[in-house]
Amino acid sequence: MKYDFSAIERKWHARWAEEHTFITGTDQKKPKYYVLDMFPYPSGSGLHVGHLEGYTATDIVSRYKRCRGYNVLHPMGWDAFGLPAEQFAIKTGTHPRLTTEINVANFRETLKSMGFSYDWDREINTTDPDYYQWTQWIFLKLFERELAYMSEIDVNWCEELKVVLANEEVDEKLNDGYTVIRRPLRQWVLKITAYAERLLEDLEGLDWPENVKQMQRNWIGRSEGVEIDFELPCHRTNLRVYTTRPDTLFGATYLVISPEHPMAEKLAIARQLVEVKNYIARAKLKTELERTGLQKEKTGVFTGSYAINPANGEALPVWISDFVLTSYGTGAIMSVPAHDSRDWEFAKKFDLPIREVIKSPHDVEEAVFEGKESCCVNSSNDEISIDGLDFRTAFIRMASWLESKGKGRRKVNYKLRDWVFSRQRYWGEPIPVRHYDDGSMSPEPCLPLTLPEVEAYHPTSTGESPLANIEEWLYGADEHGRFRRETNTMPQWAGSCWYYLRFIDPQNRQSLIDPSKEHYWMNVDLYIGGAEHAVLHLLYSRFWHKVLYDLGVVSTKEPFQRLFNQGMILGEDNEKMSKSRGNVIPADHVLSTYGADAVRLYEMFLGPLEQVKPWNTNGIEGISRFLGKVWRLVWDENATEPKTTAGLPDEAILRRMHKAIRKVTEDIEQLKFNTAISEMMVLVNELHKAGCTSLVAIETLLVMLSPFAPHITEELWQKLGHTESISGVPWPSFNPDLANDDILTIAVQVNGKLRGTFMVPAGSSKELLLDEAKRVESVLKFLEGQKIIKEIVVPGKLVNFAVRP
RNA sequence: GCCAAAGUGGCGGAACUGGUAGACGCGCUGGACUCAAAAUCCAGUGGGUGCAAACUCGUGUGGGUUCGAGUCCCACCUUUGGUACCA
Repeated sequence: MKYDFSAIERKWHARWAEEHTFITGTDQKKPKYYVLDMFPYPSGSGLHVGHLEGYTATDIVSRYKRCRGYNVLHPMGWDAFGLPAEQFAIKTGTHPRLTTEINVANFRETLKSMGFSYDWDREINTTDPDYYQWTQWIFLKLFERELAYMSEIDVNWCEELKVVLANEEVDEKLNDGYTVIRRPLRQWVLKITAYAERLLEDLEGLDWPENVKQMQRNWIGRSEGVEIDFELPCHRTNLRVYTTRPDTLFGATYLVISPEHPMAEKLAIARQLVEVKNYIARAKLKTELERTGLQKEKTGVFTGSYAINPANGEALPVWISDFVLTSYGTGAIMSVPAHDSRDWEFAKKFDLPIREVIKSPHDVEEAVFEGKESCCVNSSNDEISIDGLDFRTAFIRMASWLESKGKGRRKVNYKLRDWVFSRQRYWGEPIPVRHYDDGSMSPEPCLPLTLPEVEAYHPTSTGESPLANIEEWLYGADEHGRFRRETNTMPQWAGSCWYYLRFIDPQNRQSLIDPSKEHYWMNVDLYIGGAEHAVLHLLYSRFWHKVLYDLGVVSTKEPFQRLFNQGMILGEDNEKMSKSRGNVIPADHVLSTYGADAVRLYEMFLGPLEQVKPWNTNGIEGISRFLGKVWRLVWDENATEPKTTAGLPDEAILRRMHKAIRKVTEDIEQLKFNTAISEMMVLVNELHKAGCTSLVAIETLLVMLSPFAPHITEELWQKLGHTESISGVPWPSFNPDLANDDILTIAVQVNGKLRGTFMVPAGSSKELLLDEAKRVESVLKFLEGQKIIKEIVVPGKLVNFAVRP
């Protein structure tokens, strides 16, 4: 019988669908395992082999866990709101819903041909009103708790596209030749900063890659410092700065405020006013990117005013510079050029004094010294001295002194900023809020508030979304009076913030999720996706989850217990796959040529899951050969009956088999699929070499292989006389006595160089090993005429003689 | 610039807590089967010297620790990812 993968795969896809083989178990007495993929945006270009990597990995884990007796939740859905469908609509007039439907159908088909064991009954789509009703519901909860508010904020405004861009999009658009300016716009903002501390703290208990945790910590950017008031004698007010280095206060030689600081113009003395106004105007024109990233040389302007250093009474000049960020701290800093590289650079450029207050190994006029390890110097006044103190002590002493004088207070700051949540687009969840003539707002009483049909998908010239053009949808009246609906929609992040919850209870009409189901299934036990979501998606999701936790909707503090980032698959040219490079390997193509089992195995065999690695279509041949060999373990070329025989294989094969069970089991648990496959290849090679037809050996192999290559194993399993699906068969266990070698090869080294080997039974004594080692012929000549000065014996491994003439 | 990860045959990669470097696969070479091919099977395949046995070098570079280093330490080089003055 020949191995015809396409017939076999078609047959089993139909069978699995018919019999609902992968329907999620609901018996709550069984242990559960929730395996989640980062669900895709269904793009028009379809799936390529890179997309399938993570999905294959989760599918293997799902199938494995089912064999181990777990109820497995393994769902799939679509993050289908988003810009590409909208831009396509602008160009062609095709409704984004239609585009989305077509793309989803295409994606679903590809995923099904891979044989992924998703529970398709739980499929969700973020653009489905039944789904986004609850996205809106969560928004209203945020609104009620004042975690969603409106604010006039500077946004990245793209003139040509008439849209606001996210910071991470700015670069991309600039590269595409668009112009981006900063412009204030009334926006919805989510108060993620209220959760900064919890988002930081709760990272500790998560089983995530350390680098992702670190990135989140950096993004949140907690810092402990002091706010210090510098008196402005001519203005009868104070200038408040934030610093994490109060220990260097005596070294402050000037202050700098940002161009947007409310005092910026007021501080300018008559002689400086023109220059200051010019500087502020120029700063406005720059985008955030120009002000920060690309800027090499520091710029600034002196206001002409002075502020009093509370520590020593010195009058310090106040400067304006755009390297000081408005949105962080107080928008004003004290400059200590001796011990901060930015301040040092600025001081050198504008010839401002530099004063050493931390004992430095070199002249601070020549180079900055930022170390915190040495002690304070030149830092005392009549009331306080911190000379000789280390950073911590000086920090505390200075902070308390300032507090006692009413000149400062300790303060924790975060880099994290509130999340701009509105988009001026059509294809997103409408924000369900009504605005009244008097400026008040109220939530939409009825959810979902669905997207109306529109004539044109272009944003309005004012920057409002296309929804602003639909008068009959826009206006209405209720008991509060006349209202205008909110025309902003939510960003694409919204739907993906909580989708993992809806999979648990996708059809629920009464509530977002049923508490007992939530209790059973949460947390997500394994979440696999690309590293590009390390910060934003995962942080936003965690934020919403914590809000839901506070609302009592979920019972866990964190959504994703174990996170794993798969590495990207590059094109055959070792470059990132992209249309423009023409190196994209479409999934459908390799699927039809080699079949799902081969593609699945090859995706995993390519290398470690977390690693970036190039695709090589030639390599898949080896996998095809392997599958052919597996097939021929059961069938001879023209046979009509399997050639398997009852009974155990001989001992050597049995040992090999138990070794393989152990290795494959351990490797799957650690997501080391490449070495698991390699181990099964070794086993198959051995079975062939030994001409083994033992049913026990072959069936064990099939079960181990079934999570990786479900179709061929189902088929062979059935042909061996089983009526039930292989996907429900218990996972084999190994016997440690058989998995360990009984005869070991011991290496013999002389001065660390391998000079021979010998074989001994496992568990042989050190003495025996030493004796044997000295009798190995190839070793003797290296010992001859030498004095053995040391004998090292590692039981079960090697013997090493250190010798000298 | 800073932070993180990684550098192993022609290629993808393997190597448990320091203990026989190169598993497994691709590719390549030779052979068997065949009229021929495909498929399959067998043997070989890091470099160098050698008919061979064998010896020797070898895990980015240079040092170090150790009986022994791909693995640990120091310095440097390269690549990839992240980040952009957060006071």
